[in-house]
Amino acid sequence: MDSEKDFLKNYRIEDYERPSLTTDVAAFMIRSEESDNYKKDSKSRLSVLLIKRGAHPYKDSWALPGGFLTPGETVEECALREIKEETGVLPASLMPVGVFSKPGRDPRGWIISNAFASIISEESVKQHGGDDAADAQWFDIWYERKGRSDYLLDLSFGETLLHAVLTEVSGGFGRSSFKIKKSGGLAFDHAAIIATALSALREGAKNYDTIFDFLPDKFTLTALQRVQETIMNISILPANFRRKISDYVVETEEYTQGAGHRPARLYRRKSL
Amino acid sequence: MDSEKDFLKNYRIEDYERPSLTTDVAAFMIRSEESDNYKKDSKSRLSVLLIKRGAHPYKDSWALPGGFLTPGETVEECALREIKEETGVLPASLMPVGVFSKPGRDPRGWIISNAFASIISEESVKQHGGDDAADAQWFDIWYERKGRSDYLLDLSFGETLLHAVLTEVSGGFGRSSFKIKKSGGLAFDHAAIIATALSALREGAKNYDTIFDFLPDKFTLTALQRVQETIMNISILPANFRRKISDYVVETEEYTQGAGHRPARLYRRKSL
DNA sequence: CAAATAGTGTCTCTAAGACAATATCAC
DNA sequence: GTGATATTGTCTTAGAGACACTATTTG
Repeated sequence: MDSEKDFLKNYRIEDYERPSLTTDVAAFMIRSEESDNYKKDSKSRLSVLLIKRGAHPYKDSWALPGGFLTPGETVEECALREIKEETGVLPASLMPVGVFSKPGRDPRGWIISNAFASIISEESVKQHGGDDAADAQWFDIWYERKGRSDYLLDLSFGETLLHAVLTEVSGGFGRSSFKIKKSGGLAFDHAAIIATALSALREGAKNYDTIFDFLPDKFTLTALQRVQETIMNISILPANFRRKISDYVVETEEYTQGAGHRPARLYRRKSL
Repeated sequence: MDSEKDFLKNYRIEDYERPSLTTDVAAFMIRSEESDNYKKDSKSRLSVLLIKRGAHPYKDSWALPGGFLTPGETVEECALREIKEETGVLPASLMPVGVFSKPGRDPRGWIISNAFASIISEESVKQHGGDDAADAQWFDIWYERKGRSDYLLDLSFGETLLHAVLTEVSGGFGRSSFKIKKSGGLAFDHAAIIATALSALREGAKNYDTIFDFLPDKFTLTALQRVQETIMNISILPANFRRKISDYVVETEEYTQGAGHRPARLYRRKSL
């Protein structure tokens, strides 16, 4: 008849084999390109943060920021820490994307990764100075359905082009996972992680859950619409977007200035 | 100048501290209660599988089935294995629910759990004989929103009643996580896992992703409607449900028999 | 004024919900 | 026939998409 106290005293956790645990984070940002015409608004591109690996394995390939879980922290804290280290910015939101545990996914051994998606506003990244380290870069995303269940994922940064092809495998449940058919220049199974994170991002954008974090506190409805359009890769009529989004925002009394056209009212996200 | 091969040869994974990794699975089933009237259909209740813990810690509390990840398997395989061991049935679907890694969640030490939700049909469970072990039981679920962000979770099996209160904490993203305010009779943080799994289940039921797995291959539309109503805890008009579901099912030429009323056509899930 | 974005009004079409009516079985 | 579920038809209403129009700024 042993008490719980006695049990725990004699319990040796080392008796079980344990894997190493990492987190990988797909940090998304929407980047606005410069315009040639002073009157025209800039175009937007969805981008994801990648790190050029300086060490084996996958040396010189690009990988998602991530690292080993340290004792005393949650996986969420670990994920936020990694993003902070690379960008100087603490992301507004963090979403679990899935577990990646297929044996052999990491040549170093039994390493399991919990993946997250996070969103960072371009403004906050700029404030912290464009991280001059050449090994951390924002890659523009081109993500496209190709055929019945295949997806194309193209990531580009300057001359660097990463290309992956993935097949969607229905998990039986709503959520789907991806199998890598081809992955050029991307380390580990990170192409699948990015594809899964993108699916989650789009899913969240459907009900406007994930779009606000791309923008600063106060924003114009047009900017918000651009975010939605960029993520979903669609085009929306302004009148319709404004009608639908009106339940989720509150007006401020501030306006944009000096844009070469009519000023736009600034809005805030409506709390709850 | 070392090659990747050399690097891996010298790499010692043991240099890093590692947690133990478990999976916990919330297996859902819809149970039909016996009716008094031969003409009336039976009522349905959503239920979840719990195991009475025979060992410390949380001895004599009820817990989700789960266990330690073993080398060479994925967390999904581990989750399926656990359910199979307890029910004899391989679940039709498995959905990742989240990672639970808060320090102190398991008194045995640094133990991190990847949680899953799965769905089992009542028919398949019955075929494998009502698992006579008294330590594994299906608990009826009563899940209700209470106030702004609190939820009540009541689990009952015969005389045994487990009661938990949880607070929803928005993860900033679409998905939400739960903080346990009170948890009576449930081991570890399993009340939060069940609540998260229930949210995922309901989310998946919205677009009919998760409802088919509760039923056998061929089913009546009324049975399918009962599943939807039971999960969402709502009531739907048959005419409207049939109109919406028609895109997701295909008719067979078979009908139910001897039910005391008009026979119902059997349907199958439409592939893709 | 020209060019560009900001913002509003309204028409149409579709989908969801409510409700009514009919069909068919076991007893 | 009675009581139950099965199944179809249609009216009404809310919401999404399309489109036309007005407003306001900078150069």
